[in-house]
Amino acid sequence: MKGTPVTIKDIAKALNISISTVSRALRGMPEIHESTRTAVIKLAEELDYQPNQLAKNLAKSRTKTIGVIVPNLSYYFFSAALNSIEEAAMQAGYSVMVCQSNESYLREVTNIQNLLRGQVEGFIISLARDTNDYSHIHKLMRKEVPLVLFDRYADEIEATKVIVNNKEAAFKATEHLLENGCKKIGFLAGPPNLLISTQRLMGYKEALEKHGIAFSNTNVFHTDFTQDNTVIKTLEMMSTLNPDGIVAVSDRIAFSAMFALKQKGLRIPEDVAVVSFNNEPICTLLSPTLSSVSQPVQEMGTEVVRLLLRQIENEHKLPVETKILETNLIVRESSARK
Amino acid sequence: MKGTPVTIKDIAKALNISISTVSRALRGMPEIHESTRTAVIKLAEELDYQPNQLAKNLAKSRTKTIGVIVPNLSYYFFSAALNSIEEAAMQAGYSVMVCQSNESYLREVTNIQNLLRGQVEGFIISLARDTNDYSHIHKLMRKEVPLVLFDRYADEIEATKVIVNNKEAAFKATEHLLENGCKKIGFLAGPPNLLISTQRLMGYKEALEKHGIAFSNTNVFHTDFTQDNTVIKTLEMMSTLNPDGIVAVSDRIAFSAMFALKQKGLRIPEDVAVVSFNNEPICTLLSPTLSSVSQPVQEMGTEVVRLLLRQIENEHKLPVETKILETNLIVRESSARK
DNA sequence: ACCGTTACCGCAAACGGTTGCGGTAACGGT
DNA sequence: ACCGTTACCGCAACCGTTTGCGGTAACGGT
Repeated sequence: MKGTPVTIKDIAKALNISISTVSRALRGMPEIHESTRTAVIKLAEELDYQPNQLAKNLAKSRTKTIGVIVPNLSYYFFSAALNSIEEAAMQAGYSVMVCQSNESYLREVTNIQNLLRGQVEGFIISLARDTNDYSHIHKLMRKEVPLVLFDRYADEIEATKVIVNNKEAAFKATEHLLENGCKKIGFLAGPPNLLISTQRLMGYKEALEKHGIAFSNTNVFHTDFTQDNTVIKTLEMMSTLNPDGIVAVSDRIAFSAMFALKQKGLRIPEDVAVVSFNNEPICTLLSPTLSSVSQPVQEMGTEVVRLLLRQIENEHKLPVETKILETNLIVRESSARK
Repeated sequence: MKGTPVTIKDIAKALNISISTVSRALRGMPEIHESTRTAVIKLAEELDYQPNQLAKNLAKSRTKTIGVIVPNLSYYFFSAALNSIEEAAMQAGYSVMVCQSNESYLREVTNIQNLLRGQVEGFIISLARDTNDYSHIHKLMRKEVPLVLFDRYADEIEATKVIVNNKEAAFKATEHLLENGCKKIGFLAGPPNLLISTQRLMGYKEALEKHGIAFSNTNVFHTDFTQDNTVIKTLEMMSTLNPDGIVAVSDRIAFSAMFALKQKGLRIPEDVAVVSFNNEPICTLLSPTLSSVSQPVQEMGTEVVRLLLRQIENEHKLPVETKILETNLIVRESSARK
């Protein structure tokens, strides 16, 4: 660090007053005389005094900062949620520290520890793909650290969360394909441990059964979320199942699936209709445009912050709460069979 | 904050030793007896002592944290760069605080201030689209705060930076189209104030001139980087210029342009060939696959951190340095005319 | 026994800012 | 004049951790 930063000591010395007076003047405390306050503020501006947030936080034993951990910031959903979270937190006078786990459990553990040491007052977390062991989350909860999960959670974790009804959303998506004439529908899932994928799979299953179609595990193909693996799994599905409809667990999966279908010379939606989840902006730029379940990501971010701040600002332990937001199937060309 | 966190005071009291001994034992200082050290570490683990990073940083007058500000984390390029930056920083024992400006100048100013107050030791910044006034950056430089710009920079800022040769990259992309038979090539630019767009435009211009084709400003269409605006501008270009080739300033622009072309019933690349920049993973999933200039984003992140840490760890002011990385045109279906 | 050296700590101050409480001067009421 | 109240500060301790320096006991050499 070059050049010594200006501190309240410098201002106090220059004005021949105490540092507590400088501190109080800068915070507009009423017991400080107007002329003193004016002089302090004027000099602070001249010297470009910038408060040391570390010191302030330590002295007040409070940071007013929340930690946010998401699997990957390049996913539209998480990036958009983060924007919403940042906005809501800023409105409430809180700062946000952002970490991504890169779908790694170990990274998630490290991030939590670093954020805790940084004295964040609470956590907003969406679980990484590799997370199977929840002891790091349980430890947070034992310490009664404020926590809200969103989007990706686990049944083993009894924490407050903001989610969408994945089962219902998948039910609707699948039913949409069935109503559009699809007879055989495959499901492109994420990794088997990922609850969000499992729930969408259940909704798919229920829709089949409601329409008198027998569900079989051979209709389900698990991907690891990467492009290459998804292309392979799609080709495998076309080879073994040959469906006329595909429910993909997310847009990113669907992008790869559609690519694979086209490589195979299949027309979308005439030969195979496709519907997926997340409604990324690029869905409207594909050819054909992609039908996708839209999640209220803005509302999710706002709600997540609200619930977390309620925990932080409340001295007593609050009951665990689950907030379920509605989804909306956006029908586009990829599933418009007729 | 529920439950009072364990501090070294608790450990000192329990073992009837001083807090300085606890501190030294935890840091493995040689002057502390082995038995003392063992007892301290054992108790710290039992009590799950977690050091208060704020206090540590304040006491050492050092955070070993760098601030990173990018325009938008959902852009593949910045997200990938961040991954690389985080990795390099971690290897060097530094933490990273991440902010996004959402392409807003004001947000960029606020982010810089907050990070400074948080006592970051240096900055890695890629300028926001709206940034026209560089006084906030000049102020950083006057304070001799370590700074490295990457990707998006400005000629008005005499700071160390890591960039690619945008002119040469665009020259190659344009030449590629010309060599593939394109006679009339349009340029889909970003906002006029964005240097990165201007430089790519210059390379485009020089390639035209090298091949004896007169450059005209009517070949250039500026977008604001949004999907809707880009679709409109593309249609406008097709209407007024009717080119058989398009150089798009980035993949995101190209996605929208390709969509617009398809909507208009044009074939890519038979009627209009397309080439762009950034080589996002999704380029390989489009139909046709998109030709795109690849930037060594991994290397960029590593280099940016190396240059910044050199500034931070060096007491003397270092000369300004510009590191230019090579690009690579990845030819795919969208420009494969023959 | 005496003295020099070393091991092993503890005290106190530092980091930059916040805050409780008490001191003092001024003012107004009696 | 005296006393109660209020305005306006300053002192000192705090936050959690680090670090310079000095104190003391033990040990070994003379």
